Amino acid sequence: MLELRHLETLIALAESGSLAAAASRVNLTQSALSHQVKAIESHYECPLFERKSTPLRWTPVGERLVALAYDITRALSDANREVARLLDGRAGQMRIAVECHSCFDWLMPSMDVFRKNWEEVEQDLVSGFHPDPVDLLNENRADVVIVSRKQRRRGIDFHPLFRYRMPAILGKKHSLTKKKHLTARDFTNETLITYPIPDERLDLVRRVLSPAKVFPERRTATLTEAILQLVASGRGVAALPAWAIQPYLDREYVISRPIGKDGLWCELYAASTSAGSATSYLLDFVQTMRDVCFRQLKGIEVLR
Amino acid sequence: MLELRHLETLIALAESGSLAAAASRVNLTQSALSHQVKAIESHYECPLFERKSTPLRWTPVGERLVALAYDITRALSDANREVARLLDGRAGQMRIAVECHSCFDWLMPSMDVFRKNWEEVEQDLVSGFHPDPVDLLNENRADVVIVSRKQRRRGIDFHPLFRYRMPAILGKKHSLTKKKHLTARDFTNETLITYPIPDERLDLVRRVLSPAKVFPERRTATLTEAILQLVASGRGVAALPAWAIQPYLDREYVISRPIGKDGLWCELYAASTSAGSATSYLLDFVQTMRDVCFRQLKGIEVLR
DNA sequence: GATACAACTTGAATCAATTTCAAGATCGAT
DNA sequence: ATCGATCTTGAAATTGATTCAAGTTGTATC
Repeated sequence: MLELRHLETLIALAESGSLAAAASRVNLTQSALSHQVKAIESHYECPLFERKSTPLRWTPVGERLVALAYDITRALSDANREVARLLDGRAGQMRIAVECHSCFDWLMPSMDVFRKNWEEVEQDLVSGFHPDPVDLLNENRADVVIVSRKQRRRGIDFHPLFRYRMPAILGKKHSLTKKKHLTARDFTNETLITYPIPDERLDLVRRVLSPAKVFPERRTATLTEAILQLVASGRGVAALPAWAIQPYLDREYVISRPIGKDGLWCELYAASTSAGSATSYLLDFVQTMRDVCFRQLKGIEVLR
Repeated sequence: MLELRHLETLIALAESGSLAAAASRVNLTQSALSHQVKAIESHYECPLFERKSTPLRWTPVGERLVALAYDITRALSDANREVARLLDGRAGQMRIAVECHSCFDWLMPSMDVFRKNWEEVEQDLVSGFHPDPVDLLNENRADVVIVSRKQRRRGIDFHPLFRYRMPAILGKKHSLTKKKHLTARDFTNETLITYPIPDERLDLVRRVLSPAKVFPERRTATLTEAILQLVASGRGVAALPAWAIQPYLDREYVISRPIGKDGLWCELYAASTSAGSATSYLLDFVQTMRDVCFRQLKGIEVLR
């Protein structure tokens, strides 16, 4: 019989386009997914999709079952939300602070979804910069903060969102484009363009350059587009989330290269007070962000 | 996490009104259901229903989850049907023959449901009496026959529908009402009123009276109502399906008594040719009959 | 055309989780 | 007060899903 886990697999498959990717998304091995798919196929006695094509090409039956999967997960999450409301009332507020500019790309759509589901919860974006945004939680000036690092702080919970690749971004004619991947030393004589935030929150600096004692020239810009423009015109290099610059890479406006042999992987967490973690709409918002991101950002991975 | 099996359990619970009854309906022990319910309740951290009341009294959360269960099973069976149509076309016919008159009670609603789901399949009721209705299948004059006995016939499949109690029916003042249950010998000096069908298809005669060499006076009537009327007016006794006469028992128009210590249990099967069993709409019709019956007939049990 | 690599498949072994079993608790009815 | 029916509970047993490790297939590269 078809089970919920099969439906989750189908969705992961539909959204990630390969067995391997879907497997990591649902925290299983490819093998497990292969078994699952085979089970479904032998239950319906027909194939679900063509294997050798990316993205997957679904058969009509496969398509119908993917649709079913979406229907059912929607019904499930609606019910869970309603139960949550039944159990702990509906009102409340949701003040969101972000540390990272490009996050707005997916934060806005997430907030839209959330607004539909929790009309009574008042939403707000806490703007401006803060030396340590997590303090906003303790000061009760925000309810959720999106941060790139899990800390050990009492009374604060960090809900994992996802991990993503942060490649170096180079102008099309930059000499470093010849290399397959970059190392800290490659940055020595470059101008590094970053957002205007403290070094300890810039993963490239904190995790790669500082440990290697490399301190390139620096320059800042507030908007992702501005950084890209500077890079494209050869006035420096940068490191940006892969998901934030995919369209520019597709158009070959700039070139990306992995930082380090395995690439630089960064993480994103939603921080809240422990009290906040007990309110169901906050947890639902975290889940909504995950859902939206996995649906619309390519190449991100689950984080625990 | 909530699983499909939990939802099936919730539906069985909602429709049967007790853990024990629901358990037999989903082919599990009460214990298993108890564990399941406890698991759901501890997941949502709230009770689903009050235990000591029949029918179960649901909490708002329980109610919402039952609604979810119906939503999801509907989505599932819609999808399964559509997949079936995708795989083996849509046209066909469905000629139904019944051996037992009272079956129309649930056969009509089942046919209504089926008609909605398979518009292209032409429905027909094969009327009239036949010495052996299963022959209608081989002669290709019917596609499904509802029968009370599983036989060993090559090329014919018997799909179990349900089992049910067949109590004896007595007039309100009949002296046998003093007994807790009746035995074959109690029928010796009675007039037995039956449908006008061969003895080997009357479970009471075949399984109870004949083995005990008891041959009471006989009388026949075609309609259930006619039989009831005769019984009520003291002109004989009968044995009828519990589900068929529930309203008359509730109104105390007649009295029922179990036949034998454990009561007489009868069975109902849908017979089809093996070829027929391969068409998806026929199997769907069988499932529809089961669903409709378990939803609307009280006191019936699963049959394998 | 050989080789390597990536993605997927397969069967056996492991491990987790659900079911059953057996005993005990609770409630109503006689 | 006792019986019977219904449900609960914890531990054992069973089921079945996942992992592991090896094999297959297809694609790219030299």
